[in-house]
Amino acid sequence: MCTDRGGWVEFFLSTFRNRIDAKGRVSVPAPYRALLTKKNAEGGLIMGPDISAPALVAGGRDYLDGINRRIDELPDLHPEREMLIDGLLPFLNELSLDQEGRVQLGAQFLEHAGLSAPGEAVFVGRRNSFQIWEPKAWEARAAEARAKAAAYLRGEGRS
Amino acid sequence: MCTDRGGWVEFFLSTFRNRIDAKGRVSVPAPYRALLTKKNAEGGLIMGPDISAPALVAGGRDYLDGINRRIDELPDLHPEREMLIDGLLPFLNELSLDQEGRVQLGAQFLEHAGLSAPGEAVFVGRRNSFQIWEPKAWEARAAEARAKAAAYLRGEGRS
DNA sequence: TGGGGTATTATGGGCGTCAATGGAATTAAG
DNA sequence: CTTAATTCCATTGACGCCCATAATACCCCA
Repeated sequence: MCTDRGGWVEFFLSTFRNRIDAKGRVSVPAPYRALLTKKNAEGGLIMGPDISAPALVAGGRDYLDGINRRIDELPDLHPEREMLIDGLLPFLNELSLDQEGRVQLGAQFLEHAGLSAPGEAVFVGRRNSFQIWEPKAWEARAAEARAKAAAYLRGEGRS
Repeated sequence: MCTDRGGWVEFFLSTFRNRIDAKGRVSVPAPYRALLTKKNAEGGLIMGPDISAPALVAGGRDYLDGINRRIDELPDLHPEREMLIDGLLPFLNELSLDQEGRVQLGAQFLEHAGLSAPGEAVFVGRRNSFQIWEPKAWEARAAEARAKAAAYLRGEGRS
């Protein structure tokens, strides 16, 4: 594999399984860290629960901008705008890595993703963001996604 | 490598649960304080009851501008404009923190948000403002907001 | 091509700092 | 003079920082 750091470090790819220690800390896979520092320089990193899956999402400024764009489609003080804000922003945290490259997962995050400390977590690369899953939950999700993606690419419609 | 602590916090995010002492004082979460001093330099800080929720709102000049934008949609002397002004502006106070970074919540504010002293309060980050909620009330609001936000983002529920 | 050496990563635990909180002291007000 | 409000100080407890170790991957050289 290409040892040249900075080659494929353009997207979050592959999956990694790491250990969560008793304090709720997990090492972010080294390949992701390089990309994270790059994204951090572009305006910070955030992390939050995935709104439609039992997983956590981490991304850079581009991820946050996507959320802000949806909010700004609606006028100030509009009920739906307030709903979007309340449903998303309060659950986002600034993502900060300790000196060893670990994230600290709070109780709320652990619960949302069905994770436990101590325990294990799977990092899933998703291009310009990555997710953190409970291993078994990811296994199920991965199997489903692979099957459906294959069917879609064969030209079959979705259900 | 670590994400420069206290640095990029450009928005109010996350939630924090703090204690209200017998005198009605609450510590503003440290991450918010940094942002508040920055916003204070840009034109002052305000705080008041939320008009559409049992909570308190605090924000900087940009938050006030959002309200002003909404008011300015209506022509001068228009009855609804007057109504908006009277319903929002008279209840706003200047937000001031004591030396330890605490706000003093008066009886009116406590009552409006259903808070008690001593007791507990939840700080809710909402981008360029934050709210203060009674814990149980926020829990309910959060659950509703998350469900509706998820539905909205799936493309449902455009009203 | 295999083996040993080296560097980087992953993991665990202990220590220190700062934030959060409670109470006392000082000032202002009635 | 009494009462209330604001400022100041002290304690606590959590979180982030730093170390030390273990495991892995990588590289160089025989």
